[in-house]
Amino acid sequence: MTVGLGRSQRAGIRQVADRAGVSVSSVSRVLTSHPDVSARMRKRVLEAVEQLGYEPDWLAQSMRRGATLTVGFVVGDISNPLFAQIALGAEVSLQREGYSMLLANSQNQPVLDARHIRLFQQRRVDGLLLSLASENHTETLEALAGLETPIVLIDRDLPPAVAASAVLSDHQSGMRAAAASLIELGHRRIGMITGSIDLRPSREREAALRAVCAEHPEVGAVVRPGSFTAAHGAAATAELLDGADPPTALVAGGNQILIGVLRELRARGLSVPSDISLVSCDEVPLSELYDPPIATIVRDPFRIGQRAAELLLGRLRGDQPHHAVLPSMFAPGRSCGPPR
Amino acid sequence: MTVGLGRSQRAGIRQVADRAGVSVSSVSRVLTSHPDVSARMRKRVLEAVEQLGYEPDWLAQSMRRGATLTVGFVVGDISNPLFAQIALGAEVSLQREGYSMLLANSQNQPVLDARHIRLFQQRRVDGLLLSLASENHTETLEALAGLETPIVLIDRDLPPAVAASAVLSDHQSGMRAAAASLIELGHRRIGMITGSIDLRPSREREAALRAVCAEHPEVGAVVRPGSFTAAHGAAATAELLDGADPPTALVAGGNQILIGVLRELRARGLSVPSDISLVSCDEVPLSELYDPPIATIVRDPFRIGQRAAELLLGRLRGDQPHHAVLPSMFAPGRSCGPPR
DNA sequence: GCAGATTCTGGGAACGTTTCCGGAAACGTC
DNA sequence: GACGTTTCCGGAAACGTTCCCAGAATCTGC
Repeated sequence: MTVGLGRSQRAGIRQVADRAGVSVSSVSRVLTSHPDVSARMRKRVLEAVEQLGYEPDWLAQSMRRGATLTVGFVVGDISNPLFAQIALGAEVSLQREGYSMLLANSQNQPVLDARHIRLFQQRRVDGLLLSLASENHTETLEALAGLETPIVLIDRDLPPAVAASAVLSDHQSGMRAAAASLIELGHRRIGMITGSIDLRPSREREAALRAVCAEHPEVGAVVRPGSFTAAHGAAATAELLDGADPPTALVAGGNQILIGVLRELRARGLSVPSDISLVSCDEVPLSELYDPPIATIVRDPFRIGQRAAELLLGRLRGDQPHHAVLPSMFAPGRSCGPPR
Repeated sequence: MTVGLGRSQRAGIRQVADRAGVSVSSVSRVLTSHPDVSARMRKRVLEAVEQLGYEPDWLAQSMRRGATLTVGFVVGDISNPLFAQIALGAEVSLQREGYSMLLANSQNQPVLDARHIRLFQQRRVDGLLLSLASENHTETLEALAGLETPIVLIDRDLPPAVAASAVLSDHQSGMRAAAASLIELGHRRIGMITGSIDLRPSREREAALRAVCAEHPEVGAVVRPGSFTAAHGAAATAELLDGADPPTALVAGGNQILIGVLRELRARGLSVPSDISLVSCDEVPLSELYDPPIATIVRDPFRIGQRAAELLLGRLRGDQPHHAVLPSMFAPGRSCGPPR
């Protein structure tokens, strides 16, 4: 361990060179393990490095090499456990390959999406992981249009003009299984509360539900898109239950929406599944430990993050943009029963 | 909007200067809003900037200025909602002041803490936000010892040798209130399951519980430290319940521990609070929506993150290191009742 | 119309690396 | 011992900014 006694400034490659009595370029060669370097030289340089506690300056390296070993992650809200797990999966994978991750919360405001994309571009990130707040914000699309840095979208559809990789969840298969299960139980009117319609997950789930209903003419679906928030979950639940011909089963399209739904059901003193059946999307501790355990359309968010990182690393190695599809599955639970 | 038609390379300040027919330094002055610049000059430069779609290179700027406008956040596991909320609070506050946040998960391995600290230092971050996996890891302390960059610890106690700011939760007041409430209900034997003993939250909570018990000689406490995981929560619950003189009330020292506790209680068919009373730490949706709602020692994680960012920004402006203490409060819930 | 102050501008040295290039030294071959 | 290779090393030009410094231009007061 080197104690920083006399030196007030941190040592540069220059100091190392002086100390070792060699040229700056030789030090650089040793440290980048260039082949043209003698054993004696290597030894001297490494000694000087050790003595001075030298560590190369990342800024200078990045500037010179043109790569920052940094990727930016733009996410609506990291405090949402779904995104937190995705972020974890991605960060751990990137970290293993020497990359660091810059995190920016857009607080679900498309305008911040765009701003952060530009900021990261200026910061010279080598790649971008995007979980956008909206797929249709022009400013965001403009910011993306001119980009030469590799992009990986997380469960988003963008016009093919932006040449991006993507890791997509196959929401439809899970949703179809869930709907089929409800219909099997006897439900004829299914309510679905979901987030913004210009976000892929909402669209896919709705499409799947409608497709299943189309196969069963006796079944009707009523969909309430809005936002992925507890407030919307509660409000939409109230609307559906107070409406004419209220559904006998409810699908909550996200962990925050689920919270709102449960709050509203509790406020009304309704019990699951005897009064109403319930299906949620994306597993959280609450789903498992609620009584009864909540039937859930599950996927593996950690794996999504991993896969996104892999796609990005691939592109950084020169691969072409690629779309990866990850499965979703219906995990039945006692929150579903026959309609009353 | 500037379309990148002919230019394959992104424009540098040099190109802007040529285009505007002025010197490089003048362009720099305009863009850094230096006072010594005429209106005509500003106009010409800004036009050129607009035409070329020029954006300053952050690497070069950082290198020259000696500041990166970046802070590093080392956290055990961002997928834990507590830390995710802290991260959100911090990132939003930092973002507002123009700082970006590098995120690194240490996966609760002290050795990764140390590695990330060194990595961030090399990356020239302007400051560090640390939620360490251990307070006693020598490698980490060594890495911290020589640091000149401002540090803010999040709910951690480190030897005063490291001159760090810290935002600390006052766990004790909440814990004392919870214990008092349990005793008031008639409990005489209180079990507590918590994380690693060389982490401040565990120590503080245990100290508070023991202090309260000391005031009530008829009450005994049995504490099971371990790790902040569901696995430990379940195992410790089983141990306590199978032991001699099992507790009639349980305190779960974290949201993951709570999950384990609830799993074990469910597996045993025990119901809350008639068979056993339950208190948890740090609010999660599960606490609110569980039936019965779980009494919880709450704090405001978003605020913790905000405060950490404020402390760091303060230090970056030249303030001295400072300790901030944030409250915790006991929020009673129907998960507590008289012992059977 | 001139001295001195003020406003503005350009040149160029830094920041800390990497890497190209040319040359010196060592080596083997005839 | 001349010569071509190979191995190793140092010099110096980049990378894209900021900022000090000196000098030019304009202004002010008389």
